[in-house]
Amino acid sequence: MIEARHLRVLRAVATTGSFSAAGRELGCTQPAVSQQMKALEASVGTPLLVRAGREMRLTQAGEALVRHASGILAGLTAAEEEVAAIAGLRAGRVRLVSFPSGSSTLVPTALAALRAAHPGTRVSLEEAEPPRSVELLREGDCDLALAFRYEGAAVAEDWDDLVVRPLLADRLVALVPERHRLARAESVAIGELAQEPWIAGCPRCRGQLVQVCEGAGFTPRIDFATDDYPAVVGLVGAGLGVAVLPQLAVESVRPRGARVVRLEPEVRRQIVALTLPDLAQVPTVAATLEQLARAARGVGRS
Amino acid sequence: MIEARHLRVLRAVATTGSFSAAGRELGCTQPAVSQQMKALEASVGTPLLVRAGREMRLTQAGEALVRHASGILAGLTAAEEEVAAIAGLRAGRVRLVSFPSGSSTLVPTALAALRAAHPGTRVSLEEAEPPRSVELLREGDCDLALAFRYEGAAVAEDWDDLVVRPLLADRLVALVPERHRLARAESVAIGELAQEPWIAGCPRCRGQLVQVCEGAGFTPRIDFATDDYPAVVGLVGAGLGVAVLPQLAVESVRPRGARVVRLEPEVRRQIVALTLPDLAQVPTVAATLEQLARAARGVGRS
DNA sequence: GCCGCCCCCAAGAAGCGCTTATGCTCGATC
DNA sequence: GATCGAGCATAAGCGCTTCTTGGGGGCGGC
Repeated sequence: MIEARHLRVLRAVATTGSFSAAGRELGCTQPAVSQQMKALEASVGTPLLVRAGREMRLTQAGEALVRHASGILAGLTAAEEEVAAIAGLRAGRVRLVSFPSGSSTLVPTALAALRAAHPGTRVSLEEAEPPRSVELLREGDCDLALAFRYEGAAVAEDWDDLVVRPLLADRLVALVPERHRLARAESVAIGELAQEPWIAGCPRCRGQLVQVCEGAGFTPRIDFATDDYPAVVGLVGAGLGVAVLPQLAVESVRPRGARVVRLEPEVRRQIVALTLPDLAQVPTVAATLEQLARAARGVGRS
Repeated sequence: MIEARHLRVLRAVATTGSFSAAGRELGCTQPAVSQQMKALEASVGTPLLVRAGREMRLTQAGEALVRHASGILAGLTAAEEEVAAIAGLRAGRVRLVSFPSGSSTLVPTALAALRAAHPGTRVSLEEAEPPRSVELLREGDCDLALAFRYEGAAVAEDWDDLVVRPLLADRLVALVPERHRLARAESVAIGELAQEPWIAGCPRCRGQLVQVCEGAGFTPRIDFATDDYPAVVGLVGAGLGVAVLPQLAVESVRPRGARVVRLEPEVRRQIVALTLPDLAQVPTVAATLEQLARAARGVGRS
């Protein structure tokens, strides 16, 4: 087996014409060069260099090897370059999955910052929510998943084998029509909305809503359900019912005809980034994760 | 510095999908594979493989490396192939230099045998005699030189740094016109030809002739000098003088009108092959040398 | 004739790579 | 739900490789 290191040395010897000069060029001693050349000759089974007086000449086999060396070493260098570009965030792609419309502020901010910091990187964005997003992660179809979990949820997801990075604690707020009796209230307890018609969000949020309401002693009467947050806001604004939404979801929607009222006691969902332990070491993934965390801090502060 | 060995292992891991299988394919243990992959990841500074549950997936950097690997490894294999062909005498060239017309039997026999044994090898043949041929050797313009030296010559060549392989001891014979008084003699002493007109060979042979004659107490009267042996024979055959020639040179010429008489005391020249110590290790050179020696044994036997 | 350059050789020390042995995780099976 | 098999990680031990240092010899230039 010819080693690339040997080819590098052979080429240096061929160009400089001496072992000593090659050693200087490669940053090692002359005996090291001499030994490597001996090893290479032994491994190919034929002399490669002829010591004729002072000068060092290549044999035909040596010439053949040097001829191939440039291509091989160029290939190695190209490979190193490409990998270094990925490692150095000058290239590389991240496949990001986020829950639908949940990341309307976080993701754009993070991706904008990522692009500004590392213009060579590319991000693909898809929408899915757990458990689908976790499945995508585990099957290798994405690198990073944005998800959320409700604090104190009934069934905890099995994320034990994943890297779970909390990004943001997002509190729930009540949304009531602006003519509603509680529209001007400082805050509202969920029980006070027991008799209202409800407009629910996505299936998972709906489950959480039911759980919270049952904790307060009633079962909500759900008239509408949609996972489209602007639609929920619109329905509330039209006076068709009340809703409970994550604050982050409300923030990106203009609440026409609806009012946001703080919910007491506080119910929060935690927005997290999920990835595989190994993927967390991949530079592009780590950088994206970092920008998501930074974006989350920005949202939390505002 | 990426090592080719690592690429080979990475490729095996990528194709087999597991470290254990790669180890089996490569004939080493699983920890060896594991360690090499760790070393490779460390050397490029980014993960290359993602351990997701049971299966082993490539990261983007890993894919890039595998993509380059095939080309690099193919280059290495091609280089090994080419060198192995030279080492295995399936290819390769020898640049042979021989003294003019001195090798009319030796060289053709040897080269024919070489070609028969190793059809892929190529031999280039040039004519020169020492010191020119030695110069060509030292300057790297030829690989193997056929030369000769007279035993007991006045000036010994400085062949100390060369490989000198004696091939043949070639005795000198006298050539006299067939009507000459000595034409039927069993043998002739050089002194008996003191009064004859001489036909001399090449410059070096002429020098040797003069030296031998002076050793016998006379200076030959040289009427003609040519390094063309058939011409010498022709001149003698035409009765224009006598000559002393190497037996080998006479053998390849039909002695029309001339007779060969053994010379006493015996004067011999030694035909040798010369090469550089390092070049003697080159398979093609060694093989050619061997065939020359074998051809010489054949000539000596006949 | 001396000096400098360059190569080879030998010995010692450091580093590297492989193997064996062991523990752990995961997935399939009963 | 427990067991079993497969596969990876880790650690220890060993041998090999490879480097450096130091010394010797040869060749060319001043």
